[in-house]
Amino acid sequence: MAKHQEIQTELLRRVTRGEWPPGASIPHEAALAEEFGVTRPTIARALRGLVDSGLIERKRRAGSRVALRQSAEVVLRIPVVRDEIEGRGGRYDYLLLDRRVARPPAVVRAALQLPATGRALELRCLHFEDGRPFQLEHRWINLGLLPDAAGQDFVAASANEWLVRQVPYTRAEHVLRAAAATPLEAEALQVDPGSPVFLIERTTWVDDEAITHVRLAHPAASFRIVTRDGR
Amino acid sequence: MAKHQEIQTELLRRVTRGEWPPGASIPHEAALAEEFGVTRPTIARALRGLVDSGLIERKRRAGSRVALRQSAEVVLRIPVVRDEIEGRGGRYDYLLLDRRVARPPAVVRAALQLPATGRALELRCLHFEDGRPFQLEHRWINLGLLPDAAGQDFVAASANEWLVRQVPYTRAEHVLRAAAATPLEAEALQVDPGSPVFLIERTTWVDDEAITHVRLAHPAASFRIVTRDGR
DNA sequence: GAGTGGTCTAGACCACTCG
DNA sequence: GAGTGGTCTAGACCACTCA
Repeated sequence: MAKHQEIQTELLRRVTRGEWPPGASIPHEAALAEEFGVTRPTIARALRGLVDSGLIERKRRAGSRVALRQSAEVVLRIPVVRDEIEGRGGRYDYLLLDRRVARPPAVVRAALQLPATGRALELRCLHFEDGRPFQLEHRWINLGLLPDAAGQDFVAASANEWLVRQVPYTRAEHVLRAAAATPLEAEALQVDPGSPVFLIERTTWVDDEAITHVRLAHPAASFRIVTRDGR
Repeated sequence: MAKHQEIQTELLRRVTRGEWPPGASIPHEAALAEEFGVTRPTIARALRGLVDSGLIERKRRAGSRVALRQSAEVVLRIPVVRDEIEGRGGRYDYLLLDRRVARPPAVVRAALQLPATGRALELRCLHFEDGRPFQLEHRWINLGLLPDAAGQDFVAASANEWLVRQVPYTRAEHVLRAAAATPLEAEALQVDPGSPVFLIERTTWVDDEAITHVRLAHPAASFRIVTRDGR
């Protein structure tokens, strides 16, 4: 094992064993370098991983401390519906419900940064797992950025699969929330109106131009997101 | 900005803009070092972040390639309720509802890795924003690992604030989902029974021992999670 | 065998921030 | 002002793996 890795493991052990409790300051780099018989950059590298994972906080002049961790940043996989379903051995089906060019509602217009009179390509489609509705997708595509989208019928392949081949996005924003199913969602997802759904709203941009905004609704009973583990 | 960071950003741009498409091989370290006018360790550091995030794959002798499977991972912050509320200028209040030692249900017992007869400290408390219920917390604390918890009353300070001073966690798992409010949740949160709630279930460990399992329920109407920027 | 990545050293300069 | 972390260089050796 690499030295920096061995040192990181040992430092982690000292923290988890309570040798360095939360809030305690730990020796500075020079002292650790001497203790472990390595140079300072090697110690810095060992500490970097602990800082990135939020276990240790460092400040110039003030030194390094074991963090009092109230919260942490966690990494989530926002699943691609087809991969998710096929990944657990399910049968995936796709159905285009609706496709037209229209004026998006204000919320979507803002997300896509369209003018008040702007129009966009609106798509609704359903994704099935083993024949049961799994996800209702309601998407708006910015035709100003992707005029070719108007020529696609999106019957055989979903918009997402087409989009990823057209433009790599440079930025994405996700909003996760719960809501009561709208009548339209309830019908499509075959759940009772007002029953809970899990919503993922994603907007993607290339540089500062919005490509698409999509609302993904899942029946609450059959959907959850689990964090990938920190290490 | 640090050189390695600038270089990483530029390399990321080349990948996301399609200059280096998935599967393409990218110049080796020595070539990049010459191009950017830095030494090889600096290039290595810039690439390390891209490798860690799964964007690039590297093999000795074979060189570096843009990964074929682009993982759609996003980073988000699981907020700390008090920070979140006070951060947007709201008034935060806290109320302990219930506190006892009990046998947890099977789901929690599994999360805490307790034997069938195991007991744990059970807490229920409410967090308010401007006097309105914002989050219902239902927590189980592993007394085997934290016997001192039995001596805390958790009236003035929430369990979370006490816990972070006791032991730093080394691993956490979060499950995010939507559900219909249980009668108990509906009453505490002052919403209609069956109305949607957003649930965060978190288990934290130190090494391989579970510290605590907590279920945080939010009224759907007043809660959402937004991703921190793409990278 | 040779080319590539993986790592480490020794030294250096700088930036930040606390006292 | 001084102590700490943050970073970079120049060079080196090694490990792995492909041809």
